[in-house]
Amino acid sequence: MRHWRGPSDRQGYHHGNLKEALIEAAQRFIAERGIGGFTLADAAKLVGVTPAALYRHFRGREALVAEVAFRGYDELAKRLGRALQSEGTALERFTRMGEAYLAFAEQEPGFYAAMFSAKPAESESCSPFWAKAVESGGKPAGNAFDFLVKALADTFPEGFQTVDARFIAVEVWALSHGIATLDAAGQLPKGPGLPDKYELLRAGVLALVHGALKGKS
Amino acid sequence: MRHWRGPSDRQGYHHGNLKEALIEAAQRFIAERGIGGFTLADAAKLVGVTPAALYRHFRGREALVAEVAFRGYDELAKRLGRALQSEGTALERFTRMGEAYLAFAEQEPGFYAAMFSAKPAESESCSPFWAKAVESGGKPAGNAFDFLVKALADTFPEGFQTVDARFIAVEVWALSHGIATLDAAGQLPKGPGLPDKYELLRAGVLALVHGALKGKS
DNA sequence: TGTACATCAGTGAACGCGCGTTCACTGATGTAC
DNA sequence: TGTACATCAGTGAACGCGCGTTCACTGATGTAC
Repeated sequence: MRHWRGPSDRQGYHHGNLKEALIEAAQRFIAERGIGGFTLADAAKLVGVTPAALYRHFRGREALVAEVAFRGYDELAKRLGRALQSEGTALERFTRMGEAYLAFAEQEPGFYAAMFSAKPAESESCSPFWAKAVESGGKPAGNAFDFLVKALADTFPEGFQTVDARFIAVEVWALSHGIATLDAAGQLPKGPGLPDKYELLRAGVLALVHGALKGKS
Repeated sequence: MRHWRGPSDRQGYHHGNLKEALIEAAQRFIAERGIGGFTLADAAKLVGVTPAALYRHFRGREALVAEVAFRGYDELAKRLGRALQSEGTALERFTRMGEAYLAFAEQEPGFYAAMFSAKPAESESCSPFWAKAVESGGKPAGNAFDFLVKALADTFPEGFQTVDARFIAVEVWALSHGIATLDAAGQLPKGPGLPDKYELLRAGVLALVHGALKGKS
């Protein structure tokens, strides 16, 4: 199988790497126009292929979006895992995880939107963010939530006395998600005297953790 | 002008209260299907009117959604203001504001989605949540963010020594928003040992505030 | 009270569009001999 | 190395659909006299 080397590389009848190219195109359009604004026709056109070609690789539109979301969960978990295993003190690594989360949401809005955009009211969908670890090519990949819990345990080895570490992990995640989405929507107040989102998350997380270390009040 | 008393009340050529009815219908469909899934045709059908009738009252689809969002900001500010002026200690009222926020997001998902769904990449849109106070029928209505800042000042009169109260207000808002949206997307982990969203917010907010009262670390 | 009339909130038909999806097909690719 | 063939990733035309929006119109309403 030949390798796909760029849009101008298309020579013959076969694309060579259509599936990946479509995922990339979908990710890009979701980033630009949101989940609702993304269309199969645009993705196919960008990649230089007939819309029908898509059905060789995906069951339909929904499946393509789901695949983007899946890749997103994978990528986010990878980034958080990398931050967790980076150099420095435990606190530094923990802080780095927060930065990595916000950076991911900012740099990969297509992924983020696919992962977290509210689904039309179905039954309770469980989230790959915290669901049981997903197998990825044979080796068990940790989910993002587990990385977060682990980071909390590493960073504050004295432990949480009266509080489940998962409790704090949810708080930290919710704060991160709130900051990321408000920022993406352009709704975070900005101005002199107001911190940027990274400072916002750092200070907030410290407060949440220290509040918990003293026990629930 | 006759009054609209229900869907079966439609007698003649004129509806009587079409604008309000359309807003209500839009709000309902946005709640059920999300911003992207909402259509003018459905809203008109629900109300018992031709889609074209809509254009007597709105410039188009976008204007209707914007009106829903506007009503949402108004309603949210009202609820927060009510909680702020309720009975009990300052701390109790502050806690009640948090509950009111989560309850609003849960009970009025149509409003909430219209208010906070990420707009397609335009320029920086300013948020009615914290923008300068909106006039409402002549009397200046406080915006939701100002209520939040005021509540913080009321609840912790000893004041924030080294930290701008707006800083903490943003933190509290982001946490509230994160919890509300994760819950709406069905992504909040639930289970034995894990708190419900109200407890989550209450504990988180206390930690954020107390962390700030001691000064930035 | 009755009538003429201006207003304007509705109708209904039509539009152009672009969507997701299907289908029979075609032609490039890689393999068996 | 050359040839026949099976595979299957693409094509391109077509589909039914429902969308947002427009337009000339109609008929109910409220008012002036």
